[in-house]
Amino acid sequence: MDYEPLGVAADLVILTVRDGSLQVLLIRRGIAPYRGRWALPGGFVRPKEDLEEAARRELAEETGLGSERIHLEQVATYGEPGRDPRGRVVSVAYLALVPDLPTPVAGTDAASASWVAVAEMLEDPRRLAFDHHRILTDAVERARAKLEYSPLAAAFCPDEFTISELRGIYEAVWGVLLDPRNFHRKATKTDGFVVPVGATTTRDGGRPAQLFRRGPAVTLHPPLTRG
Amino acid sequence: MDYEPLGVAADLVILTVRDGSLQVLLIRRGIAPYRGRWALPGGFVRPKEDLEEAARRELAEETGLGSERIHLEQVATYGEPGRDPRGRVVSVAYLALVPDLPTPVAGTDAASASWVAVAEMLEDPRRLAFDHHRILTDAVERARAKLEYSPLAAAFCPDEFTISELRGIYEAVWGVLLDPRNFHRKATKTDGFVVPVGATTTRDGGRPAQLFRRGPAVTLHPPLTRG
DNA sequence: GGGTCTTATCGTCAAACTGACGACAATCGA
DNA sequence: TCGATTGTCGTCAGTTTGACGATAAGACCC
Repeated sequence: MDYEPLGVAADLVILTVRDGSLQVLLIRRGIAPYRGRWALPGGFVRPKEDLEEAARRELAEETGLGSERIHLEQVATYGEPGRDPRGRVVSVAYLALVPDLPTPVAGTDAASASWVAVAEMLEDPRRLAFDHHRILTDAVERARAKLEYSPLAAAFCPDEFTISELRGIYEAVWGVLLDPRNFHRKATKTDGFVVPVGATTTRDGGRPAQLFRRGPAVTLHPPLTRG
Repeated sequence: MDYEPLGVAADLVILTVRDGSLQVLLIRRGIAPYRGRWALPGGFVRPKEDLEEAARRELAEETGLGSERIHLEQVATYGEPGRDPRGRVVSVAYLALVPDLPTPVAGTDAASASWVAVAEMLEDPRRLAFDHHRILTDAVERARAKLEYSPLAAAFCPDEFTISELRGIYEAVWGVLLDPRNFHRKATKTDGFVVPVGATTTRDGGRPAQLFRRGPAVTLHPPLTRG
Protein backbone atom coordinates (compact mmCIF):
# COMPACT_ATOMS: atom_id res chain seq x y z
CA MET A 1 0.00 0.00 0.00
CA ASP A 2 1.12 3.40 -0.89
CA TYR A 3 0.65 5.99 1.77
CA GLU A 4 2.34 8.48 4.01
CA PRO A 5 1.84 7.35 7.58
CA LEU A 6 0.56 9.83 10.15
CA GLY A 7 0.23 9.82 13.91
CA VAL A 8 -3.29 9.12 15.11
CA ALA A 9 -4.38 10.24 18.56
CA ALA A 10 -7.57 10.13 20.60
CA ASP A 11 -8.46 13.29 22.51
CA LEU A 12 -11.13 13.44 25.16
CA VAL A 13 -13.66 16.06 26.09
CA ILE A 14 -14.83 14.82 29.48
CA LEU A 15 -17.79 16.82 30.71
CA THR A 16 -19.58 16.88 34.02
CA VAL A 17 -21.95 19.18 35.86
CA ARG A 18 -20.67 20.42 39.22
CA ASP A 19 -22.13 23.16 41.36
CA GLY A 20 -24.62 23.97 38.66
CA SER A 21 -22.06 24.58 35.97
CA LEU A 22 -20.77 22.61 33.04
CA GLN A 23 -17.15 21.66 33.53
CA VAL A 24 -14.49 19.94 31.49
CA LEU A 25 -11.49 17.94 32.59
CA LEU A 26 -8.29 19.59 31.43
CA ILE A 27 -4.60 19.06 31.89
CA ARG A 28 -2.10 21.81 32.48
CA ARG A 29 0.74 21.26 30.04
CA GLY A 30 4.13 21.01 31.69
CA ILE A 31 6.20 20.98 28.54
CA ALA A 32 6.48 22.82 25.25
CA PRO A 33 4.73 23.43 22.98
CA TYR A 34 1.98 25.39 24.69
CA ARG A 35 3.64 24.99 28.05
CA GLY A 36 1.41 26.25 30.84
CA ARG A 37 -1.74 26.14 28.73
CA TRP A 38 -4.71 23.91 29.34
CA ALA A 39 -5.16 20.96 27.03
CA LEU A 40 -7.58 18.11 26.54
CA PRO A 41 -6.40 14.74 27.80
CA GLY A 42 -5.46 12.35 25.05
CA GLY A 43 -2.78 10.19 23.57
CA PHE A 44 -1.74 8.14 20.62
CA VAL A 45 -3.71 5.16 19.45
CA ARG A 46 -1.71 1.99 19.87
CA PRO A 47 -0.96 -0.33 16.96
CA LYS A 48 -3.53 -3.00 17.79
CA GLU A 49 -6.06 -0.78 19.43
CA ASP A 50 -9.45 0.39 18.20
CA LEU A 51 -10.10 4.12 18.35
CA GLU A 52 -12.79 3.85 20.98
CA GLU A 53 -10.65 1.48 22.96
CA ALA A 54 -7.91 4.09 23.02
CA ALA A 55 -10.40 6.70 24.16
CA ARG A 56 -11.65 4.46 26.97
CA ARG A 57 -8.14 3.76 28.06
CA GLU A 58 -7.36 7.46 28.28
CA LEU A 59 -10.61 8.06 30.09
CA ALA A 60 -9.74 5.45 32.66
CA GLU A 61 -6.25 6.85 33.05
CA GLU A 62 -7.49 10.36 33.67
CA THR A 63 -10.54 9.74 35.78
CA GLY A 64 -10.04 6.30 37.25
CA LEU A 65 -13.45 5.42 35.84
CA GLY A 66 -13.72 1.76 34.92
CA SER A 67 -15.60 2.99 32.03
CA GLU A 68 -18.20 0.55 30.71
CA ARG A 69 -21.10 2.56 32.05
CA ILE A 70 -19.74 5.91 30.98
CA HIS A 71 -21.27 7.48 27.93
CA LEU A 72 -18.59 7.90 25.28
CA GLU A 73 -19.12 8.96 21.71
CA GLN A 74 -17.03 10.10 18.82
CA VAL A 75 -17.40 13.74 17.90
CA ALA A 76 -15.12 14.47 14.98
CA THR A 77 -11.61 14.09 13.65
CA TYR A 78 -9.15 16.93 13.23
CA GLY A 79 -6.24 16.65 10.87
CA GLU A 80 -5.15 20.04 9.62
CA PRO A 81 -1.46 19.70 8.74
CA GLY A 82 -0.25 22.47 11.05
CA ARG A 83 -2.36 21.69 14.09
CA ASP A 84 0.50 20.17 16.06
CA PRO A 85 3.83 21.95 15.65
CA ARG A 86 5.71 18.76 16.43
CA GLY A 87 4.48 16.85 13.41
CA ARG A 88 1.49 15.59 11.56
CA VAL A 89 -1.07 14.23 13.97
CA VAL A 90 -4.67 13.37 13.25
CA SER A 91 -6.84 13.51 16.37
CA VAL A 92 -10.10 11.70 16.85
CA ALA A 93 -12.09 13.59 19.46
CA TYR A 94 -14.41 11.77 21.86
CA LEU A 95 -17.03 13.19 24.15
CA ALA A 96 -17.51 11.59 27.56
CA LEU A 97 -20.29 12.48 29.98
CA VAL A 98 -19.74 11.59 33.60
CA PRO A 99 -21.74 12.16 36.76
CA ASP A 100 -20.40 14.50 39.40
CA LEU A 101 -18.32 11.95 41.21
CA PRO A 102 -16.85 12.41 44.64
CA THR A 103 -13.89 10.61 43.04
CA PRO A 104 -10.74 12.68 43.09
CA VAL A 105 -9.20 13.16 39.69
CA ALA A 106 -6.48 10.59 40.07
CA GLY A 107 -4.30 11.56 37.18
CA THR A 108 -1.71 8.91 36.68
CA ASP A 109 -0.25 11.02 33.94
CA ALA A 110 2.29 13.50 35.18
CA ALA A 111 0.42 16.72 34.66
CA SER A 112 -2.22 18.14 36.96
CA ALA A 113 -5.74 17.50 35.77
CA SER A 114 -8.63 19.58 36.99
CA TRP A 115 -12.22 20.48 36.33
CA VAL A 116 -12.59 23.85 34.67
CA ALA A 117 -15.78 25.72 33.82
CA VAL A 118 -16.55 25.31 30.13
CA ALA A 119 -17.86 28.85 29.79
CA GLU A 120 -14.53 30.20 30.94
CA MET A 121 -12.63 28.18 28.36
CA LEU A 122 -14.95 29.04 25.51
CA GLU A 123 -14.56 32.74 26.15
CA ASP A 124 -11.05 33.02 24.83
CA PRO A 125 -9.65 30.67 22.18
CA ARG A 126 -6.13 31.16 23.46
CA ARG A 127 -6.57 29.53 26.81
CA LEU A 128 -6.34 26.09 25.26
CA ALA A 129 -3.40 24.48 23.49
CA PHE A 130 -3.38 23.34 19.85
CA ASP A 131 -6.82 23.48 18.23
CA HIS A 132 -8.45 22.29 21.42
CA HIS A 133 -10.68 25.32 21.62
CA ARG A 134 -12.33 24.24 18.43
CA ILE A 135 -12.62 20.66 19.59
CA LEU A 136 -14.17 21.77 22.86
CA THR A 137 -16.59 24.04 21.00
CA ASP A 138 -17.69 21.23 18.74
CA ALA A 139 -18.03 18.72 21.56
CA VAL A 140 -20.04 21.06 23.76
CA GLU A 141 -22.32 21.92 20.90
CA ARG A 142 -22.83 18.21 20.30
CA ALA A 143 -23.72 17.69 23.94
CA ARG A 144 -26.13 20.62 23.90
CA ALA A 145 -27.84 19.37 20.80
CA LYS A 146 -28.11 15.80 22.02
CA LEU A 147 -29.85 16.82 25.22
CA GLU A 148 -32.72 17.98 23.08
CA TYR A 149 -33.58 14.74 21.42
CA SER A 150 -31.91 12.04 23.48
CA PRO A 151 -32.17 10.99 27.10
CA LEU A 152 -28.49 11.71 27.48
CA ALA A 153 -28.85 14.19 30.31
CA ALA A 154 -29.21 11.21 32.60
CA ALA A 155 -25.59 10.32 31.82
CA PHE A 156 -24.62 13.29 33.98
CA CYS A 157 -26.71 12.04 36.89
CA PRO A 158 -26.20 9.27 39.41
CA ASP A 159 -28.28 6.14 38.84
CA GLU A 160 -31.21 7.58 40.72
CA PHE A 161 -32.09 11.22 40.45
CA THR A 162 -34.93 13.65 40.90
CA ILE A 163 -36.59 15.66 38.19
CA SER A 164 -35.04 18.78 39.65
CA GLU A 165 -31.59 17.34 39.40
CA LEU A 166 -32.26 16.43 35.81
CA ARG A 167 -33.49 19.93 35.16
CA GLY A 168 -30.32 21.25 36.74
CA ILE A 169 -28.33 19.36 34.11
CA TYR A 170 -30.26 20.97 31.31
CA GLU A 171 -29.89 24.39 32.86
CA ALA A 172 -26.16 23.99 33.32
CA VAL A 173 -25.49 22.59 29.85
CA TRP A 174 -27.75 24.98 28.00
CA GLY A 175 -27.10 27.95 30.22
CA VAL A 176 -30.76 28.84 30.56
CA LEU A 177 -33.41 28.64 33.26
CA LEU A 178 -36.31 26.30 32.68
CA ASP A 179 -39.76 26.41 34.21
CA PRO A 180 -39.83 23.67 36.86
CA ARG A 181 -43.48 22.88 36.29
CA ASN A 182 -43.31 22.56 32.54
CA PHE A 183 -40.07 20.65 32.73
CA HIS A 184 -41.59 18.24 35.21
CA ARG A 185 -44.54 17.64 32.92
CA LYS A 186 -42.36 17.13 29.90
CA ALA A 187 -39.84 14.82 31.55
CA THR A 188 -42.40 12.60 33.20
CA LYS A 189 -44.77 12.43 30.25
CA THR A 190 -42.22 11.78 27.52
CA ASP A 191 -42.42 8.10 26.88
CA GLY A 192 -39.46 6.13 28.23
CA PHE A 193 -37.40 9.11 29.31
CA VAL A 194 -37.47 8.41 33.04
CA VAL A 195 -39.09 5.70 35.14
CA PRO A 196 -40.07 6.22 38.77
CA VAL A 197 -38.15 4.21 41.31
CA GLY A 198 -40.82 4.48 43.97
CA ALA A 199 -38.70 6.04 46.65
CA THR A 200 -38.31 9.67 47.49
CA THR A 201 -35.51 11.86 48.72
CA THR A 202 -35.28 15.15 50.50
CA ARG A 203 -31.68 15.83 49.63
CA ASP A 204 -32.59 19.04 47.89
CA GLY A 205 -34.60 20.41 50.82
CA GLY A 206 -38.30 21.23 50.59
CA ARG A 207 -40.92 18.67 49.82
CA PRO A 208 -39.56 15.17 49.24
CA ALA A 209 -39.04 14.44 45.57
CA GLN A 210 -39.63 11.22 43.71
CA LEU A 211 -36.59 9.37 42.52
CA PHE A 212 -36.29 8.28 38.91
CA ARG A 213 -34.02 6.13 36.84
CA ARG A 214 -33.19 6.53 33.19
CA GLY A 215 -35.84 4.93 30.99
CA PRO A 216 -35.49 2.78 27.89
CA ALA A 217 -36.06 5.53 25.32
CA VAL A 218 -33.26 6.16 22.85
CA THR A 219 -34.72 9.30 21.37
CA LEU A 220 -37.18 11.81 22.77
CA HIS A 221 -40.35 12.49 20.80
CA PRO A 222 -41.01 15.30 20.64
CA PRO A 223 -37.69 16.80 21.71
CA LEU A 224 -37.14 19.20 24.55
CA THR A 225 -36.53 22.78 23.58
CA ARG A 226 -33.61 24.95 24.50
CA GLY A 227 -34.58 28.30 25.88
CA MET B 1 7.19 12.05 19.52
CA ASP B 2 6.48 8.50 20.29
CA TYR B 3 3.85 6.87 18.16
CA GLU B 4 3.13 4.13 15.71
CA PRO B 5 2.20 5.69 12.38
CA LEU B 6 -0.95 4.59 10.59
CA GLY B 7 -2.43 5.13 7.20
CA VAL B 8 -5.16 7.74 7.13
CA ALA B 9 -7.73 7.74 4.36
CA ALA B 10 -10.80 9.75 3.44
CA ASP B 11 -13.83 7.79 2.25
CA LEU B 12 -16.83 9.36 0.62
CA VAL B 13 -20.51 8.65 0.81
CA ILE B 14 -21.85 10.64 -2.12
CA LEU B 15 -25.61 10.70 -2.14
CA THR B 16 -28.10 11.94 -4.67
CA VAL B 17 -31.76 11.49 -5.42
CA ARG B 18 -32.51 10.11 -8.87
CA ASP B 19 -35.81 8.84 -10.17
CA GLY B 20 -37.33 9.23 -6.75
CA SER B 21 -34.82 7.04 -4.99
CA LEU B 22 -31.82 7.71 -2.83
CA GLN B 23 -28.64 6.59 -4.54
CA VAL B 24 -25.00 6.38 -3.64
CA LEU B 25 -21.93 6.54 -5.83
CA LEU B 26 -19.96 3.31 -5.61
CA ILE B 27 -16.96 1.80 -7.27
CA ARG B 28 -16.69 -1.77 -8.39
CA ARG B 29 -13.42 -3.09 -7.05
CA GLY B 30 -11.19 -4.55 -9.71
CA ILE B 31 -8.54 -5.96 -7.40
CA ALA B 32 -8.29 -7.98 -4.22
CA PRO B 33 -9.24 -7.77 -1.47
CA TYR B 34 -12.99 -7.73 -2.00
CA ARG B 35 -12.56 -7.97 -5.76
CA GLY B 36 -15.86 -7.52 -7.55
CA ARG B 37 -17.58 -5.95 -4.54
CA TRP B 38 -18.86 -2.43 -4.38
CA ALA B 39 -16.87 0.06 -2.34
CA LEU B 40 -17.05 3.68 -1.37
CA PRO B 41 -14.71 5.98 -3.26
CA GLY B 42 -11.79 7.19 -1.20
CA GLY B 43 -8.07 7.41 -0.88
CA PHE B 44 -5.19 8.26 1.35
CA VAL B 45 -4.74 11.70 2.79
CA ARG B 46 -1.61 13.30 1.45
CA PRO B 47 1.17 14.54 3.72
CA LYS B 48 0.35 18.25 3.51
CA GLU B 49 -3.34 17.95 3.00
CA ASP B 50 -6.21 18.68 5.36
CA LEU B 51 -8.78 15.92 5.79
CA GLU B 52 -11.58 17.86 4.17
CA GLU B 53 -9.28 18.88 1.37
CA ALA B 54 -8.57 15.23 0.69
CA ALA B 55 -12.28 14.50 0.66
CA ARG B 56 -12.96 17.32 -1.79
CA ARG B 57 -10.18 16.11 -4.01
CA GLU B 58 -11.66 12.61 -4.11
CA LEU B 59 -15.10 14.05 -4.71
CA ALA B 60 -13.83 16.03 -7.67
CA GLU B 61 -11.99 13.00 -9.03
CA GLU B 62 -15.06 10.82 -8.88
CA THR B 63 -17.78 13.20 -9.93
CA GLY B 64 -15.99 15.97 -11.76
CA LEU B 65 -17.73 18.39 -9.44
CA GLY B 66 -15.66 21.51 -8.80
CA SER B 67 -16.86 21.19 -5.37
CA GLU B 68 -17.11 24.51 -3.52
CA ARG B 69 -20.87 24.52 -3.65
CA ILE B 70 -21.30 20.89 -2.78
CA HIS B 71 -22.37 20.09 0.74
CA LEU B 72 -19.66 18.03 2.39
CA GLU B 73 -19.51 17.08 6.03
CA GLN B 74 -17.57 14.71 8.18
CA VAL B 75 -19.53 11.78 9.51
CA ALA B 76 -17.22 9.64 11.60
CA THR B 77 -13.87 7.94 11.70
CA TYR B 78 -13.35 4.21 11.57
CA GLY B 79 -10.18 2.64 12.84
CA GLU B 80 -10.75 -0.91 13.98
CA PRO B 81 -7.43 -2.71 13.58
CA GLY B 82 -8.73 -5.44 11.28
CA ARG B 83 -10.92 -3.36 9.02
CA ASP B 84 -8.52 -3.45 6.10
CA PRO B 85 -6.77 -6.76 5.59
CA ARG B 86 -3.82 -5.04 3.93
CA GLY B 87 -2.77 -3.07 6.98
CA ARG B 88 -3.84 -0.60 9.57
CA VAL B 89 -5.85 2.17 7.99
CA VAL B 90 -7.94 4.76 9.74
CA SER B 91 -10.71 6.11 7.52
CA VAL B 92 -12.41 9.43 7.95
CA ALA B 93 -15.82 9.20 6.32
CA TYR B 94 -17.40 12.20 4.63
CA LEU B 95 -20.95 12.66 3.46
CA ALA B 96 -21.56 14.59 0.26
CA LEU B 97 -24.97 15.58 -1.04
CA VAL B 98 -25.21 16.40 -4.71
CA PRO B 99 -28.07 17.33 -7.00
CA ASP B 100 -29.14 14.92 -9.71
CA LEU B 101 -26.75 16.13 -12.34
CA PRO B 102 -26.93 15.29 -15.97
CA THR B 103 -23.14 15.06 -15.61
CA PRO B 104 -21.84 11.66 -16.48
CA VAL B 105 -19.84 10.02 -13.74
CA ALA B 106 -16.45 10.76 -15.16
CA GLY B 107 -14.34 8.45 -13.09
CA THR B 108 -10.72 9.21 -13.72
CA ASP B 109 -9.89 6.36 -11.41
CA ALA B 110 -9.68 3.07 -13.22
CA ALA B 111 -12.69 1.33 -11.77
CA SER B 112 -16.24 1.80 -12.94
CA ALA B 113 -18.24 4.13 -10.74
CA SER B 114 -22.01 4.06 -10.74
CA TRP B 115 -25.06 5.19 -8.88
CA VAL B 116 -26.65 2.43 -6.87
CA ALA B 117 -29.88 2.49 -4.85
CA VAL B 118 -29.07 2.87 -1.18
CA ALA B 119 -31.90 0.60 -0.09
CA GLU B 120 -30.42 -2.21 -2.12
CA MET B 121 -27.01 -1.82 -0.51
CA LEU B 122 -28.36 -1.55 3.00
CA GLU B 123 -30.27 -4.78 2.64
CA ASP B 124 -27.28 -7.05 2.79
CA PRO B 125 -24.07 -6.12 4.61
CA ARG B 126 -21.99 -8.30 2.33
CA ARG B 127 -22.53 -6.38 -0.85
CA LEU B 128 -20.00 -3.77 0.20
CA ALA B 129 -16.28 -4.20 0.76
CA PHE B 130 -14.47 -3.62 4.07
CA ASP B 131 -16.69 -2.02 6.71
CA HIS B 132 -18.34 0.15 4.12
CA HIS B 133 -21.78 -1.15 4.94
CA ARG B 134 -21.45 0.31 8.38
CA ILE B 135 -20.11 3.58 7.04
CA LEU B 136 -22.97 3.82 4.56
CA THR B 137 -25.48 3.04 7.30
CA ASP B 138 -24.09 5.77 9.53
CA ALA B 139 -23.91 8.32 6.75
CA VAL B 140 -27.44 7.66 5.54
CA GLU B 141 -28.76 7.90 9.05
CA ARG B 142 -26.97 11.20 9.43
CA ALA B 143 -28.54 12.49 6.25
CA ARG B 144 -31.98 11.33 7.33
CA ALA B 145 -31.65 12.99 10.69
CA LYS B 146 -30.33 16.23 9.29
CA LEU B 147 -33.23 16.63 6.94
CA GLU B 148 -35.42 16.99 9.98
CA TYR B 149 -33.84 20.01 11.54
CA SER B 150 -31.72 21.57 8.82
CA PRO B 151 -32.48 22.96 5.37
CA LEU B 152 -30.14 20.40 3.92
CA ALA B 153 -32.65 18.81 1.58
CA ALA B 154 -32.05 21.73 -0.75
CA ALA B 155 -28.50 20.44 -1.26
CA PHE B 156 -30.04 17.65 -3.34
CA CYS B 157 -31.90 20.11 -5.54
CA PRO B 158 -30.80 22.42 -8.30
CA ASP B 159 -30.52 26.09 -7.38
CA GLU B 160 -34.16 26.68 -8.10
CA PHE B 161 -36.74 24.09 -7.24
CA THR B 162 -40.41 23.63 -6.55
CA ILE B 163 -41.95 22.59 -3.26
CA SER B 164 -42.90 19.29 -4.85
CA GLU B 165 -39.35 18.59 -5.85
CA LEU B 166 -38.26 19.35 -2.33
CA ARG B 167 -40.92 17.03 -0.99
CA GLY B 168 -39.66 14.38 -3.39
CA ILE B 169 -36.26 14.61 -1.71
CA TYR B 170 -37.75 14.02 1.70
CA GLU B 171 -39.81 11.14 0.44
CA ALA B 172 -36.83 9.49 -1.22
CA VAL B 173 -34.46 9.95 1.69
CA TRP B 174 -36.93 8.98 4.39
CA GLY B 175 -38.74 6.38 2.35
CA VAL B 176 -42.18 7.66 3.27
CA LEU B 177 -44.98 9.53 1.56
CA LEU B 178 -45.80 13.00 2.83
CA ASP B 179 -49.03 14.92 2.47
CA PRO B 180 -48.41 17.51 -0.26
CA ARG B 181 -50.63 20.12 1.37
CA ASN B 182 -49.16 19.88 4.83
CA PHE B 183 -45.65 19.74 3.44
CA HIS B 184 -46.30 22.83 1.38
CA ARG B 185 -47.55 24.69 4.43
CA LYS B 186 -44.62 23.61 6.55
CA ALA B 187 -41.92 24.35 3.96
CA THR B 188 -43.21 27.77 3.03
CA LYS B 189 -44.03 28.89 6.56
CA THR B 190 -40.85 27.76 8.27
CA ASP B 191 -38.80 30.91 8.60
CA GLY B 192 -35.87 31.06 6.20
CA PHE B 193 -36.22 27.58 4.79
CA VAL B 194 -37.06 28.60 1.23
CA VAL B 195 -37.53 31.93 -0.47
CA PRO B 196 -39.69 32.42 -3.55
CA VAL B 197 -37.91 33.31 -6.73
CA GLY B 198 -40.96 34.82 -8.36
CA ALA B 199 -40.99 32.63 -11.42
CA THR B 200 -42.93 29.46 -12.05
CA THR B 201 -42.34 26.26 -13.91
CA THR B 202 -44.49 23.56 -15.35
CA ARG B 203 -41.78 20.94 -15.62
CA ASP B 204 -43.71 18.56 -13.42
CA GLY B 205 -46.90 18.85 -15.44
CA GLY B 206 -50.14 20.12 -14.00
CA ARG B 207 -50.57 23.60 -12.66
CA PRO B 208 -47.40 25.71 -12.82
CA ALA B 209 -45.47 25.67 -9.57
CA GLN B 210 -43.61 28.50 -7.89
CA LEU B 211 -39.87 28.27 -7.92
CA PHE B 212 -37.92 28.65 -4.70
CA ARG B 213 -34.34 29.02 -3.66
CA ARG B 214 -32.76 27.85 -0.44
CA GLY B 215 -33.27 30.40 2.33
CA PRO B 216 -30.84 31.68 4.95
CA ALA B 217 -31.97 29.44 7.81
CA VAL B 218 -29.35 27.15 9.30
CA THR B 219 -31.75 25.16 11.44
CA LEU B 220 -35.45 24.54 11.14
CA HIS B 221 -37.70 25.49 14.05
CA PRO B 222 -39.68 23.48 14.68
CA PRO B 223 -38.23 20.53 12.77
CA LEU B 224 -40.02 18.52 10.12
CA THR B 225 -41.18 15.11 11.17
CA ARG B 226 -40.36 11.83 9.56
CA GLY B 227 -43.33 9.67 8.85
C1' DG C 1 -47.76 23.41 67.79
C1' DG C 2 -47.90 27.19 64.47
C1' DG C 3 -45.72 30.17 61.20
C1' DT C 4 -42.58 30.37 57.32
C1' DC C 5 -39.41 28.86 53.81
C1' DT C 6 -38.34 25.72 50.28
C1' DT C 7 -38.98 22.59 46.77
C1' DA C 8 -42.38 19.24 44.39
C1' DT C 9 -46.34 18.44 41.82
C1' DC C 10 -50.82 19.20 39.73
C1' DG C 11 -54.00 22.09 37.07
C1' DT C 12 -55.66 25.73 33.85
C1' DC C 13 -55.72 28.38 29.73
C1' DA C 14 -54.65 30.53 25.46
C1' DA C 15 -51.57 30.18 21.51
C1' DA C 16 -49.13 27.40 18.28
C1' DC C 17 -48.58 23.34 15.66
C1' DT C 18 -49.98 18.88 13.44
C1' DG C 19 -52.39 15.63 10.65
C1' DA C 20 -56.35 14.62 7.94
C1' DC C 21 -58.70 16.11 4.26
C1' DG C 22 -62.03 19.27 1.28
C1' DA C 23 -61.94 22.66 -2.34
C1' DC C 24 -60.43 25.29 -5.98
C1' DA C 25 -56.77 26.92 -9.52
C1' DA C 26 -54.04 26.45 -13.57
C1' DT C 27 -51.97 23.96 -16.92
C1' DC C 28 -51.83 19.88 -20.63
C1' DG C 29 -53.49 16.52 -23.81
C1' DA C 30 -57.36 14.30 -26.05
C1' DT D 1 -64.58 21.41 -23.82
C1' DC D 2 -63.48 17.55 -20.83
C1' DG D 3 -60.71 15.06 -17.92
C1' DA D 4 -56.30 14.31 -15.73
C1' DT D 5 -52.66 16.18 -13.17
C1' DT D 6 -50.35 18.95 -10.00
C1' DG D 7 -50.22 23.24 -6.97
C1' DT D 8 -52.11 26.08 -3.36
C1' DC D 9 -55.31 27.69 0.15
C1' DG D 10 -58.60 26.54 3.95
C1' DT D 11 -60.87 24.17 7.74
C1' DC D 12 -61.05 21.56 11.88
C1' DA D 13 -60.11 18.76 15.77
C1' DG D 14 -56.49 16.98 18.65
C1' DT D 15 -51.86 17.75 20.72
C1' DT D 16 -48.21 20.34 22.57
C1' DT D 17 -46.25 24.55 24.47
C1' DG D 18 -45.38 28.31 27.56
C1' DA D 19 -46.97 31.15 31.26
C1' DC D 20 -48.44 30.89 35.66
C1' DG D 21 -51.82 29.95 39.85
C1' DA D 22 -52.46 26.76 43.54
C1' DT D 23 -51.58 23.20 46.71
C1' DA D 24 -48.55 19.54 49.06
C1' DA D 25 -45.01 17.99 52.11
C1' DG D 26 -41.11 18.34 54.25
C1' DA D 27 -37.35 21.40 57.29
C1' DC D 28 -36.43 25.16 60.39
C1' DC D 29 -37.42 28.54 63.88
C1' DC D 30 -39.86 30.28 67.71
